[in-house]
Amino acid sequence: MATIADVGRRAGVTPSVVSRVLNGDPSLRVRPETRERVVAAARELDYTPNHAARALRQSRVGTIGLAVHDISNPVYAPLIAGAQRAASTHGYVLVLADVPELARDGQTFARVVGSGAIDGLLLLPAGVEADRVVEEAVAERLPAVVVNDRSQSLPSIELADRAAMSLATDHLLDLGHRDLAALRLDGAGHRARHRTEGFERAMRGRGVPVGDDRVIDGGHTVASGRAAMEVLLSQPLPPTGVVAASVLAGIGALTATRDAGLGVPDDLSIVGVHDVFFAEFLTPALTVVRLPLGHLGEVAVERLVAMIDGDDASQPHLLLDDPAPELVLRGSTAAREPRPDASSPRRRQ
Amino acid sequence: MATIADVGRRAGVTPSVVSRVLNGDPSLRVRPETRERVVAAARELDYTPNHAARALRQSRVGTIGLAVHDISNPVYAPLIAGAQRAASTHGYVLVLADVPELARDGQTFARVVGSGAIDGLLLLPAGVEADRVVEEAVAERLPAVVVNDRSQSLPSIELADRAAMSLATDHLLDLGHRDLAALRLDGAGHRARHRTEGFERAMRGRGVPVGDDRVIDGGHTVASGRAAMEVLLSQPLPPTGVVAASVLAGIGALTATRDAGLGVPDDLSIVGVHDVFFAEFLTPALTVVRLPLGHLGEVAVERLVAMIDGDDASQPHLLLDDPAPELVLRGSTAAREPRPDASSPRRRQ
DNA sequence: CTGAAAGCGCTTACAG
DNA sequence: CTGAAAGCGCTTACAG
Repeated sequence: MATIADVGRRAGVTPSVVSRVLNGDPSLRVRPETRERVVAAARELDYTPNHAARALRQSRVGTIGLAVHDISNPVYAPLIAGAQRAASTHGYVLVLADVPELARDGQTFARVVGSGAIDGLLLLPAGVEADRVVEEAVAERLPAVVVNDRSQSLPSIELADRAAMSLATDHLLDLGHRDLAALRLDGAGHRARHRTEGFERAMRGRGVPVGDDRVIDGGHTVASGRAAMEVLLSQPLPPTGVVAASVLAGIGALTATRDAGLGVPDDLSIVGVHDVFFAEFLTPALTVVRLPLGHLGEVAVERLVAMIDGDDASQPHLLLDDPAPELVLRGSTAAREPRPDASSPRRRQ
Repeated sequence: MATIADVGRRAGVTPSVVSRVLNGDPSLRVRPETRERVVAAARELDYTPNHAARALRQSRVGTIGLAVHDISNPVYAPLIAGAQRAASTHGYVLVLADVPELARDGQTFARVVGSGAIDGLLLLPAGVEADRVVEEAVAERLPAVVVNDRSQSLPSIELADRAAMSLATDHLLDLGHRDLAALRLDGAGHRARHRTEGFERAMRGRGVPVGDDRVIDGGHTVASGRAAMEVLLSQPLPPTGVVAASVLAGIGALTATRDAGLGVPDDLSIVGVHDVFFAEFLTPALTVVRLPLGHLGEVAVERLVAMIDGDDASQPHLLLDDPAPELVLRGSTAAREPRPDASSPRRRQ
């Protein structure tokens, strides 16, 4: 690989001049033809600045870490894509890290956080202990932003979780359902709590009572959603509608209902929060409330980049409520008592 | 952040000794108590070696690039997870890069490949032009391995694509189907070709003729699979079984068939290659042939690490056929003429 | 056996 | 206005 010295030799100038020309130093006054010679020499030698040397000199590496619990969780794919896009725009590269692994192995963690290998960290918490470990270890040592939840110790950006859950609940209430259950998110995060509050608020808003045994833990996977739905179906009088705080749990609820020999949406309506690309390929396709995950990823990166650049995080917590949660009508929800007219949405499109 | 000089000062030794103690230099003979003082000082100061400095000195950064076309493609999630696991084991960190972006923006590409920002690159081709651009740019400049396909210019590792497709085809033949169609992968890669060959070979093996219009491009998405299936269904005499080289296309075929008012598997059996975690939640759940994608990710990283360490790639092309392709029986395939006995698999579990 | 010194490739404050 | 020189933090061949 060609170095800056090689370029300088070829162009007949010192390395300083090469560096300044190539980096567009405005305080440099140099003859146009010299400038051209430098640029030409760099091109001819296929010169690329050495990443490590530049990082060492500038104390900035150009990478942003993204700490997630499960890379393959399809729900967060749009968020990761959005973060990637914004990072690229700002000249950063995204590095994926595994939260459980970070929390387990202090060695790895120190290398990531303390070594200057990344300029900042985006953390997607899941409401578990490992998140706290990572949050505390990171605080004061590295620019960091908690994404998709609220944090005590770090700046954070959350989505309109209450509004989303309320929208989903209102949808079922609008369809005439009164006997509703909610599948709560697991974990101890704000996100989990806000989603549940959104359900309760919507119910209260219509003066519909919520039974104690009608808000149960549905987890955030298909399997946990199945299990939760089986509990609801074993109740003396099962609900006629279910609001799932996790779209994956909602899918589990759908398959459990079907396996129990009941019809969706004929016997039970189901709506989930967050869209996932295969929700529309289920039978019936799952009605969901969509939240701007891609936008969240972009905003989070922009905020982190501002922090890296030294712009203070004046606003510690941000609620990203624009664009607003959006109801995506598919086949899993229908009016409680089907009417002869076609106004109730039974099938997508 | 504490530097090696800080640690040396505190322990009363020179930076050289600190470096050697901390890196376990076997050629260093030093009194045990000195060694302990150094270790203690490092711990007290919370010393972490600076990543950039070490990288500059050793010409090795500890990162492996993974170039994919679509991070959110759920089919490759296990591969990425496997690569991540192996990278972590070998002290490397995985950086995701976007092939289309790499190919489009020469600037970005130079920075990634020529700057020493990564020690090696894993490339997952999709059989499109962008792959060739990246492959050529990378050759001779960086240790690189092509994963899940064969390459002319780079070492590569492929899965048993022919065997997988043959297994899927044999499954339908075993069920009594004779009138089969194949949904080909798009793109010009070996993978696409080998899958199609696997279909043709299995058919030939049983002496079953393949109609010219029965091998059509099914692409690698749900949408393209739907479109391809609609073409097959519009044929005068549609097939009774479909082998989809892409599991996503298979899912598209399933929804298209259902939407056309036909029953799966009653009117048409469908089997796909590769599993994807929601294939079992479809109605009916999709029968697939599973290939060891996680293992592929691990093996690819191990091979790349060996190349980075200077071990020559003696074996340019590797066919990873262990463990062998495995048929996962679900509900989308059934005997052509349902018999009264229960031996034909109609429903999962 | 141990420490001083060079050097990885870059940027930039400073002297000429 | 331009160039020489220092220094980012580390590792390691080399002299003592």
